[in-house]
Amino acid sequence: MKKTRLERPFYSRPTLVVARELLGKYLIIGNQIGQIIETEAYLGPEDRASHARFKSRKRNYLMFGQAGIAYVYFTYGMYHMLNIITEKEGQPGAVLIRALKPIQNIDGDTSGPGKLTRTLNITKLQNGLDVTQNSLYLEKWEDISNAVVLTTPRIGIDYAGADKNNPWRFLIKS
DNA sequence: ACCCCGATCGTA
DNA sequence: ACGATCGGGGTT
Repeated sequence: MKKTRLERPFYSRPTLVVARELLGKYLIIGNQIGQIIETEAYLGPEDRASHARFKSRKRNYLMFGQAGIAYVYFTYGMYHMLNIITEKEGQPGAVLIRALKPIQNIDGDTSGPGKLTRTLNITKLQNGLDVTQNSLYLEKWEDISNAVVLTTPRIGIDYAGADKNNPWRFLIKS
């Protein structure tokens, strides 16, 4: 299949659509490649689990900006989380990359959101990076059929009230 | 200055 | 299911 970098129009769509369609895509960092096998959608201010429920501040301001930008934040005192911003500019949203299947030059565990950033050395240095213009980017690959996609509630957001039940986690069945 | 929380992870 | 862990955001 032809390799094609995902461009801004791909990301400038509703967050749930982007989260679903990122399944199966290749995440590329230099010579390292991993296939995205798990994502979560974080929506706008109405989503009580999303960082967009807060006013735009130092940590979360990227969520309110242009799509196709990497949003990397630090949590639990030890983990970085990799997200890609979605939606039209001014409308907040992001997709959390939660797990990768190693494809090339990946030496380490990429089976969780904290583990994959650790393995790939993704830190706040990549926060704000435009993935349509950089050596960290995503590539079109095989399409994943609905038959092998599983949706569940999101992980680690028990504080989010009714929003904790929304089935906004997407996985490829293995 | 201080307090408290967390988009996790490893172990059980 | 639960505890470890600790940076940093929000507030004082």
